[in-house]
Amino acid sequence: MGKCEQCIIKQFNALKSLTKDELMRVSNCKTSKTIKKGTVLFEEGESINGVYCVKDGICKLSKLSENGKDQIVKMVVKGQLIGQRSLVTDETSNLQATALNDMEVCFIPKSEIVADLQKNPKFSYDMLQDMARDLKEADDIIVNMAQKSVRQRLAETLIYIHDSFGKNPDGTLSVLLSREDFANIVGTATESAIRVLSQFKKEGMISTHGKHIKIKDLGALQRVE
Amino acid sequence: MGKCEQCIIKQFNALKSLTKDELMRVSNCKTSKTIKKGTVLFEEGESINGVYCVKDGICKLSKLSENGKDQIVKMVVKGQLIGQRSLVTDETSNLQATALNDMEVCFIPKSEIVADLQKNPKFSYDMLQDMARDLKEADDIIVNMAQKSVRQRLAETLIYIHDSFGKNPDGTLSVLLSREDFANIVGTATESAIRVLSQFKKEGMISTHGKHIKIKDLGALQRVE
DNA sequence: TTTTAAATATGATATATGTCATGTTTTGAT
DNA sequence: ATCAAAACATGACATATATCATATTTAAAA
Repeated sequence: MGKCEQCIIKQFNALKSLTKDELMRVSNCKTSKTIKKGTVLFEEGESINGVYCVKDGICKLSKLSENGKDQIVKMVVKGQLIGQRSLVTDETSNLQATALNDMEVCFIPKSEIVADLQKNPKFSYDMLQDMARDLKEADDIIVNMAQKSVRQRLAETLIYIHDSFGKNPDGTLSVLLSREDFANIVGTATESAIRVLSQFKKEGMISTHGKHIKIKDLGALQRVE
Repeated sequence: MGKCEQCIIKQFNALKSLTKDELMRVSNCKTSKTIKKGTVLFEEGESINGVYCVKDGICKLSKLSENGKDQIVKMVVKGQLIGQRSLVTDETSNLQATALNDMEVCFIPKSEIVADLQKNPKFSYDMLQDMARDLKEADDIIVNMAQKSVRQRLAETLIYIHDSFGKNPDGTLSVLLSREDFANIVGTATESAIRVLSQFKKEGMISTHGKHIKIKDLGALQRVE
């Protein structure tokens, strides 16, 4: 099992600010897991009691709404942490985490790391910065949900995935999402998401082969009103 | 000018975790302001470079969307801080703050307080907890925006204001909002907000005299589907 | 108080999106 | 390779909400 001290993934998150000693301790208590695509890491209402550090793969954080739909609130990729909130509250998770492809994660128990938040100000400052960024993104999503059309939101989602998660050698988006996932990000009916994607295809902005989507005219997508 | 050491407002936010020495220093550099209803504290894109501690009154945090509408993302009341994000990023504000009634606030410059985040772990831990709560609330709003009807969202907004900000002796909600404000919280057209409120009135769930709204049947509002 | 502008209210209509039905394609398991 | 189930696609229609128009009421200013 790898050692946190030597793991390069931590560069991308707040764990980089732990001291060597702290990292060694964390390393001894962490557990590594391989998680298969589609597996639920944790559910809404579950006590997480720790953070996951994503070494590889992508997962979605979603929340079930009363009408039975699963709203995707955030996507988390390699390098990021999941469950920071559980470190500073005793509440259960308000979100469900589901692997979108095969993942490698390390789980660090709250009991081992929460003391470091109290002692290592650099670490907690980094954590604060991460949360501040999440908060800003959440604000943007609220505004988009409230003020933009499904067509606009879907165009922006495609651009977001393109810019944030990259593409395969053949030019297709590297994150494979079902049409239902797209609908659950955008907050619309699955049929509507399908229709809009078909429309984008018809208009030449994207091409599709099954779940594989290639952006053919980024500029046009950005101009979608 | 009051002294932070003796101010009871700080009980309600992270400033309570500053030491006496830190508070005295803050007290010396803070500025108190009276802000009239309708005044903009700061605009989107402005560098805030500090936090506001709300001693009295209420303000809205909103973000202008491209279609010209102002989406209200959060309301801040007595006891809460505004602008925490500015302490941990060098970015300008992503939100505009506008007083909803006459306010008393104290402004603490970033330069004076950011060092305390680095030195006082209890303070930064409190800050983290506040942001974690904000983040959870933002997630909930996203889900509501995406999955619930205007009618439901407006009912929930009324309940939220009732529960969080209280009511006057005569039973009316103590926060006075225009119909446009309601629309901007819910993310709908002003006419739609007016229509739904009229409907609630017709159904006996609320009564109105101008901007003054009284909740007459909380249970019914909670049951709105 | 009188006057004027802003806010509220409501109808008529347009439009976006949801829902239901049905067929087709893709995917995964045997 | 075959089959069943899931995912995708599309039409028809229902519904929620936006938009535009126009009164009416309320609040602010002179």
